[in-house]
Amino acid sequence: MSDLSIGKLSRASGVKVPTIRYYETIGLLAAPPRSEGGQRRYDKADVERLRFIRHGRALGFGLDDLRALQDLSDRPNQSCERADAIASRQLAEVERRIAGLEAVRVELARMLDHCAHGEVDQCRVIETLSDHALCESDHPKIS
Amino acid sequence: MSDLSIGKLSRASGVKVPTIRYYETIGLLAAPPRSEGGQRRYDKADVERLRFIRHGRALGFGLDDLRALQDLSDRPNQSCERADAIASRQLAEVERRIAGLEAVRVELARMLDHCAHGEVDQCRVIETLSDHALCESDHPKIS
DNA sequence: CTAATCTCTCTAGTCGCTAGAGGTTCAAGC
DNA sequence: GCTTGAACCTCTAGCGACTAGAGAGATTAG
Repeated sequence: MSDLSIGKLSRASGVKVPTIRYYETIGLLAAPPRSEGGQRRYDKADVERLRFIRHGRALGFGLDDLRALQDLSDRPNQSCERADAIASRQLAEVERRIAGLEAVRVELARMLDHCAHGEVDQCRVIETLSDHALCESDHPKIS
Repeated sequence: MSDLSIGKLSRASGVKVPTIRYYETIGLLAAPPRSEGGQRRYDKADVERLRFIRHGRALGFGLDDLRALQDLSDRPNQSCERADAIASRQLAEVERRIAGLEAVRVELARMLDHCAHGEVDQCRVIETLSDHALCESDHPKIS
């Protein structure tokens, strides 16, 4: 079908050229046929595949999850239990991260709010960092 | 003063041993004196410094920011404008991330909610990933 | 046909660690 | 004082998901 260079595929999918090549090296995108001169030639199915990946990345899925989800999507007569499980895990992870960031946001805001904008030795920002006891709540590791 | 081995410093500060050595290699923590046998010997000020770093890391500051904040904290007669600016930037960044993750959370939840738990070819999870047009809103890059 | 733009491979860098190998030093118990 | 086992040392490599750049070859519009 339609013969796409890697640059056209990039523009059609929104995935950058080096990233496409990277996906090929790690086996997330199959190696396409080459032109006589050795350049990669893609078709429309590759555009779809990359859009799938891009959307999944935007939702925070890791490349391993996306590999699994793509496998599922390629063989459609299976139960979607696995897909559900992967997405649920991801949702839980996102909620965990939001909670962590929310705690961090509160502390940063409080820190800035209490700062008298004077000299460093009375700066609440530095002070708070120096002494965790000044925090109202524990905040988990950010990630 | 009190002579701490790297292991004791680690337990006192909550920062892992290899991480302490890593901080030394990148110049975030000054290289301490050594014992006759060549082992690192720390003092209580190092415990404080590492706690400062650990707390900053928990708030999502990068190591470069922490270097700058530590410099400020070491010379206390300056205006805390710089510290404020760094913390404000961090707060903005955290808010940006929360907003992004919130959009992602909504879409993941909607995706899972609409899934009929049947076969993959009707799976809303896979379907949504394949077709960004099914999303209600744009979601920015996760990070 | 030429010139500009793509594309190729390869290596190395990003961030903030973490893991492991293979060897040395320290400190506690006897 | 000696033994033993834990802790310490350096060095290299790896993680995830790319990104950047060098230097060379391919393609395409005019």
